[in-house]
Amino acid sequence: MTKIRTRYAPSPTGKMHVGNLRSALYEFLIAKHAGGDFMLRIEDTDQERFVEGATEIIYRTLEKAGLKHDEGPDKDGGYGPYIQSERMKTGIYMKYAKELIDKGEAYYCFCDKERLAGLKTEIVEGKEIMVYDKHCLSLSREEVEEKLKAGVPFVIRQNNPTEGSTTFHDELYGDITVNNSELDDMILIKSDGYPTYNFANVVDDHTMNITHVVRGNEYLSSSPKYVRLYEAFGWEVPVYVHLPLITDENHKKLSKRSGHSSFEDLIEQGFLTEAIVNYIALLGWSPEDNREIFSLDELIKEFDYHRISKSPAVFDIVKLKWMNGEYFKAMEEEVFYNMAKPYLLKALGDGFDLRKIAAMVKTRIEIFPDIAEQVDFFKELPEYDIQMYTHKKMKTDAASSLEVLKEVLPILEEQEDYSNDALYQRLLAYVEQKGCKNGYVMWPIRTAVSGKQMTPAGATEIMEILGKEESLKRLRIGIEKLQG
RNA sequence: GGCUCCAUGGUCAAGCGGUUAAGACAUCGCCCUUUCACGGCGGUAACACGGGUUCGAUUCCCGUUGGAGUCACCA
Repeated sequence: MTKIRTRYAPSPTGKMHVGNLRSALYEFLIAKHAGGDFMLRIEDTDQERFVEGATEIIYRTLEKAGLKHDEGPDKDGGYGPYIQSERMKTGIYMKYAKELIDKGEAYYCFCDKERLAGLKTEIVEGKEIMVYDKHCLSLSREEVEEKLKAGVPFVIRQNNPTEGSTTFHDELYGDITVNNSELDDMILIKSDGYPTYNFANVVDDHTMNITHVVRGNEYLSSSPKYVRLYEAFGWEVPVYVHLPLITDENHKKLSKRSGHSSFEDLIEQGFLTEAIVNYIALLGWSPEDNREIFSLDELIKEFDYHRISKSPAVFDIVKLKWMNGEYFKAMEEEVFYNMAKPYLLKALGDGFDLRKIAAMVKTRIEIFPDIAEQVDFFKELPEYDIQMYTHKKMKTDAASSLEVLKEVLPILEEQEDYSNDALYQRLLAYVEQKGCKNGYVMWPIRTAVSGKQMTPAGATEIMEILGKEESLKRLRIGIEKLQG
């Protein structure tokens, strides 16, 4: 059995949104699951849309996600070049296009924009629909030669039949048949000499020995035209795997302007790479069991592409957040601390035991930026309303809180050891002596010391972090507030 | 609009002729608790509709409806 070879073939036009990333992931997984090779090919045939630095983003993203390619522009595997603009210099596309012309499967077209614009067009939902009329197909050999000599700009178009039908097989969607009359004569070589994506793709996939063409569902309806190209050349048609689309919450295909959808943006929003990869792997694919948390290696092991689903999936950032939180919980303390440190520093500055605070916050956040509002009170006691001292379940209110705080203040003034344990034991003794519920005394202390409705830690843990001086200060402020 | 694809809860999804139709997120309730969160337990919530085929359809076929994709010298 031949070794599986898949490829990720992005065009360097900007950031990678999660749809692109997932295609790359699946292409990688399909190859790796079968012990095959995964390669990277840059499709930069559109000079107009080329974005400076976009290629670097692609490298960086793939590397960060762990999708190591076996071959690519930076890693020659004998099938190079791996950048289409460079491949073009070898004359490969023109050579194959001419071969098609010789076979009558393609032809020169000299129609200018004006003539094309005059072709019967109808406007549907703001889009112009135009079918080329094969006008230049009728040109005689001499006429073509003449125009070529005269330097008239030209394109090369595929010559598709108008009758009969074309069928191709997709691993997920099965056999798909279209009437040839639906196939327009798409352009293979543009007037600037560059191949179109459609043509370069076929030529490159074949010459680079790609066995499995894995790509987004948006190519499903144009695939018959690709297949005709393979057949015209007499090449073996690759295995096709069209992936279901990832959509936004309105069930529309994800696009780059969709805001939160680029990988880089998600990282910036405080998501972990592993969680993103894990989550998108599950958008359109599911394992045999109910497992949801997968490392990349585990995915490689489990990924059977026959279990990819056919219907589109909504990108649900809420579930991604949940998964991100799961990754935080499973993380080593030290690893988490190092990653959270910049966020803690930003929120608190120096002078706190960041390690302890990181541990408090670890199970309570979903994304890194959640940290700020969890810990801000350490730095500065916020303005708060004494309403906060009232808590039905703790059976506390302003009056009871004032009483507790006043009684507890001298105890805490005497207390030397401000470690969580010592503090807690001491307070517990007070609770026992008073014969009330823990919360009855803890609630007012926690409130006074944090000024917040909810905190990532209990009263004594907070005091430990704050230290004796600051804790007492805040307790006194609480008493003052309560006294009006 | 033509063509193509898709159709299980709000979302991701299992299911591949006979099930009380899994599980996860979200949501709601209870428990735990030094507040919140975590964790534990439980609840609400789905096979789009109509015809067939079959002893029996969520599952197979056809149609309807709905949704999406695509129709560029963009990829």
